[in-house]
Amino acid sequence: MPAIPAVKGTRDFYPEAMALRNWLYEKVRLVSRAFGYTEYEAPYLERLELYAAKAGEELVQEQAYVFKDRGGDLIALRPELTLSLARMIAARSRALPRPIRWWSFGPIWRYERPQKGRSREFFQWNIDLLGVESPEADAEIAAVAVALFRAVGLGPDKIRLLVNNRRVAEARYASIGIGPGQMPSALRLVDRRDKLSEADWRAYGVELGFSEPTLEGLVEVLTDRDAWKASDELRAFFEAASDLGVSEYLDFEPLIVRGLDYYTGTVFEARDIDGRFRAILGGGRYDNLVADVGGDRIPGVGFAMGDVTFGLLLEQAGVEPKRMDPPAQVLVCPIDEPASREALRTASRLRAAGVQVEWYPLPDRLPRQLKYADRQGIPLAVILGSREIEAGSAAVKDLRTGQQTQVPLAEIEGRLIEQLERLDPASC
RNA sequence: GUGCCAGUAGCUCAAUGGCAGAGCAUCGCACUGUGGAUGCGAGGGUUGUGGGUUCGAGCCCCAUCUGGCACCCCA
Repeated sequence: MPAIPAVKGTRDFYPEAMALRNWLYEKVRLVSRAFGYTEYEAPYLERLELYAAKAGEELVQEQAYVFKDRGGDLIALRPELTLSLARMIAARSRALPRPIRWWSFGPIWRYERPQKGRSREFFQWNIDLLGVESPEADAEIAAVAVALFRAVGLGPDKIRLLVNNRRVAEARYASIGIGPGQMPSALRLVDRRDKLSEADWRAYGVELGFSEPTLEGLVEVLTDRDAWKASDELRAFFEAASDLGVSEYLDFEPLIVRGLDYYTGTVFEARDIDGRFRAILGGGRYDNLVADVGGDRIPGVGFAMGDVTFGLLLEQAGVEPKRMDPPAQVLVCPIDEPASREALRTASRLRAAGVQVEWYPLPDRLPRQLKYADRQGIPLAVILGSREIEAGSAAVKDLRTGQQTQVPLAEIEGRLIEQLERLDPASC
């Protein structure tokens, strides 16, 4: 039978990859909880119309996996999480105590052409603070992102958080003669600034209907790295970030405007210092989103971080994930037929005592069994053969020191637990 | 959805249009009651898939799939 290929753009999580995913999940969980955020989960399936209003044309029209269910409703595999969050918050907007600090880590689907750092099924950490409308709240979210960078060992020499503010940016665009109707075009043009050559960028600007003098003015605005100082909101943001101890990771960056339509104020994204990868995370303030999906007006700020690009960055930075599912603590090794039933009984008794026990599934040559334990990283072997059965004992071997002792079967649980406690806890 | 590049063993890669190979990994043996090392050996392939050209195709041509890169967009 020919092999059936995996679905394009999906990843198989073999145990090594699963270890990395669980490790990342654990870091995300610890960081989220350190700031008082609680975990939630939204459905993987949503009605398509949830995204229609605010997520952006492309995301809905081109990138969502959409199907019609048997009742005739158009259903999407969620292409982002923030609108699900907004829907859930809106449904209980009168009941939830505020501020609302929630986080989630789960799968997202986008029908895109896969390439490095981009797959069709990926995991995303989303963390959001709702019910507070202040630069300090934005700064807390930025600090959460920095806390993760620190937790995984990425210093400010490896990754930066680039910050801008849409409201401030639009006010400056207005000051050089860009009208309200031209704002979406202006944001698109700014977004392209470092992706196009100077000539192409200007041509694109003209195509969008901007005059040469306006483009000149825009270039000036975009190169003014001190523009944040003129904004009370951005000054308050950077001051709060300083109080939160994360300034060393932050840069004001006038080019950051973000693609999603729903951002209303602060916007930011994290980039690796070399610019080798796409954005590591992206987010911002969305003060109208909950109202837009039918709830009270509840302001919010948050970001999403995908596991694919972040994993590439970790790999490139040489960060080694620690296994979250360590091997069994003990391998029970039956070496001849008379010992095989005692091996099952011993394994069972040890498990009842709370020890993680793997059993070699057939009487076999001892070297093979020890080699297997060694490769799995199992620290202790309980060896059972006819000689041990006759003596009513087992041979317990510490694979790290090579030391071996005879232990009466009647006392084996206590003696093994003692021995496991003596092992270096950091290595288990 | 557009353009470009690439696909040979589980992995990394060889092979003028002329017998499909190596290293690593896996498994076995040396070693049937003591692991990591060493040595020897074995298994593993419709050369991504389907057509075409040719006496003969891993190699040339077309299509398709998958991956990578640039667009697009974005995590």
